[in-house]
Amino acid sequence: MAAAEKRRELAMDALGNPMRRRIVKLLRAGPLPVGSIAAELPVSRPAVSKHLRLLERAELVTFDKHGNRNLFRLNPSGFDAARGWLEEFWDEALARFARAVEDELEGKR
Amino acid sequence: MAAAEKRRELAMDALGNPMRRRIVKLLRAGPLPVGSIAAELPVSRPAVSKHLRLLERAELVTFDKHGNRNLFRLNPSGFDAARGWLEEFWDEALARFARAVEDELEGKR
DNA sequence: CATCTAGGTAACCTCTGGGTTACGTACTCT
DNA sequence: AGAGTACGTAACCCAGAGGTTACCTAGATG
Repeated sequence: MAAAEKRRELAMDALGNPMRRRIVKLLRAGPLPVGSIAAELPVSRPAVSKHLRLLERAELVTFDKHGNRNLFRLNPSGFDAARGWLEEFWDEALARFARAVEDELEGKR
Repeated sequence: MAAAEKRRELAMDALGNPMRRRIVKLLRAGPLPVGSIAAELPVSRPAVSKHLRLLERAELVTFDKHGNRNLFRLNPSGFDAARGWLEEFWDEALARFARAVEDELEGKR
């Protein structure tokens, strides 16, 4: 199904940005409110906010309102998607390579 | 060592672009000259050429001159790097999560 | 209630990444 | 040798990504 493919592309796109990678790295330690994330980074809070929305769409993070704050945490779903892209990609590459080798032998037989 | 980290960042950056992902997907089928790649894509040959240079720096592809043509093929090194990023990332996240759970139990004991 | 804190969003700016065309060069082929 | 092919690179263009400041609302707090 194409939906899975879409999610993988989204995840890869989202992770293809250094600042967003820094954000998710920060979140490894546990859930964080937006402000704390921004405090660790050389960009303003609104910038972080934007990145977080994007990461959310890519299902790489989730958040829940905790009183005043929005607590963001990692969402395994998106990382599975990213890993899925790489693995499917590589499996396919190896399969075709194997087939090529076989065709090669076939030709020489 | 920081060099490995650098390579991973490079690979993730390079794969964070739809057109470059399409290029490497094409290369799964086997080595291809620049022109053939461009023929499959909705962009000009010079554009593809640029992407290929970037992919090469990220060690995602290699090429060798074959007479007139430049034959590009996938380079496992870069893909290992990308996978490395994801895996290290996730392992670390899980480890910290486990530790957090333990601390939690510790506190309740 | 008044104030302070946390954070989303809009409006805006800047710059660079991804694209193009034009051109030069090296190799191939007849 | 001369025409044709494959490619890299330079010069240029421009939309959009990533950043900022300003403002508003919703909870917390005294």
